[in-house]
Amino acid sequence: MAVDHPESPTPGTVRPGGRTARVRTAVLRAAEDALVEHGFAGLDLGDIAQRAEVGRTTVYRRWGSTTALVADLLADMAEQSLPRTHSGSLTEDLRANARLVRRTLADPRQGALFRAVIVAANCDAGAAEALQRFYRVRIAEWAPCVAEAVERGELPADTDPAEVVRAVSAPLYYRMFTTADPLDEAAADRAAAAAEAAARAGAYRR
Amino acid sequence: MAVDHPESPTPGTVRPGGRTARVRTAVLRAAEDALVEHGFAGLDLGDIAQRAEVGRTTVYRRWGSTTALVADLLADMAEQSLPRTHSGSLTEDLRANARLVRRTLADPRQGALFRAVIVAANCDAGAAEALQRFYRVRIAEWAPCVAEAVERGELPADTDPAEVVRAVSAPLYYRMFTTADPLDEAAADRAAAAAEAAARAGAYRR
DNA sequence: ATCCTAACGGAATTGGAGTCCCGTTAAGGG
DNA sequence: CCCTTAACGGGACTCCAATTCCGTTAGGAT
Repeated sequence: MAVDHPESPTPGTVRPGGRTARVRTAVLRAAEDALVEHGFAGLDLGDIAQRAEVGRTTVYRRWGSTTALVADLLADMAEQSLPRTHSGSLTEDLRANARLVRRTLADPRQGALFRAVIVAANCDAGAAEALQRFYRVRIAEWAPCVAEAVERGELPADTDPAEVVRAVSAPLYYRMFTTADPLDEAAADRAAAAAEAAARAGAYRR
Repeated sequence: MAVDHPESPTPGTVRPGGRTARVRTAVLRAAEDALVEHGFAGLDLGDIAQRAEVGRTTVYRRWGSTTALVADLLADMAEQSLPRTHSGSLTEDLRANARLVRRTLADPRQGALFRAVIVAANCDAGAAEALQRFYRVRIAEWAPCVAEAVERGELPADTDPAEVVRAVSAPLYYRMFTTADPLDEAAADRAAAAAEAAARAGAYRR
């Protein structure tokens, strides 16, 4: 008897053995599916628990809220970053990045997931921080393409590589949020060309 | 007695007199306040009814859901479109537009409102359509700046004016959603300069 | 191999958002 | 000015997600 178990600091951190890890991945997968199907607003922790074949209580205990669960999912997603291209041409690399982003957002599953995750980030500070971390990782992966172009003398010396990479994604996200137009490859190529032209003109100098 | 009142088609459309109009504006104001304070996720129709000093039933009857209420709010916001500038210079007009967008998103109240409204659009088809309409109005207001620049020969003849205006806003929205950095005036000016450079280079030709 | 306890799971409880009922108020036409 | 009825309002009810309780299972240390 002694003391009545006063809750461990954070469940899953003290004994992260087989079962605990199994539960975490099962729940994250289930959360992903649920987000894709119902979006963030329609998220129900009980439903996720069922999909993961895990007790409702477990989900509530380990994550507590839908936003905390999404934040954890984002941390997980950040670890699976896609490798950048190394074409040696700024034009090609930016276009490859734009097309990758376009494909991701246009894909029914991934697109829905990204929308849901961005919505979650706007509902909770923890999820927002996780989302920022995610994009920092993504941008850092591709920034070297631009940095190398700067070294080759293709772009002004004080060009901010991260800003150029963000400039490629920005119009695609903006389009997804504010219009109903499909995100086609032409839009991706336009985004890449625009970012490159602006960079060459020195619009992204620090 | 005769028939038992079988619900009017849409409340507020048959007798849009003083009281009905008063209720609508009071509820829309209250919804705006609630969105700014709690965001879309924390929206409660009961709370809005109290703020508006209106019966809960009225809000549920006339709007039914939080997303429908936000859609109506967006329709209301679209009517108060801000007039564009007429400086005669593409550079100046784009910068003025960028600064206006920046000021709107950086303002604690307006910024929170825009985030909330975009979140709502990602949770409901009706709200999404209302949001698209809103941006169509906004873009159409500023597109003539670019169209005039095309006529003056400053930009390629087949430049898509709306696309250029969207290119100004896109980086500002992207930054708001994916980073924690403050939206300063330098970011606005950079967005305007980048859009202009890309447009001059012909990146936005149809 | 055994024990201790972190972590899990089923079931009952609760709390509040959304709905319904029915009486009241005030547009708007005559 | 009066009448009809669209629209509003308070309060009771329903239903389901969030929480709590307590017994069970299994990681991992000795």
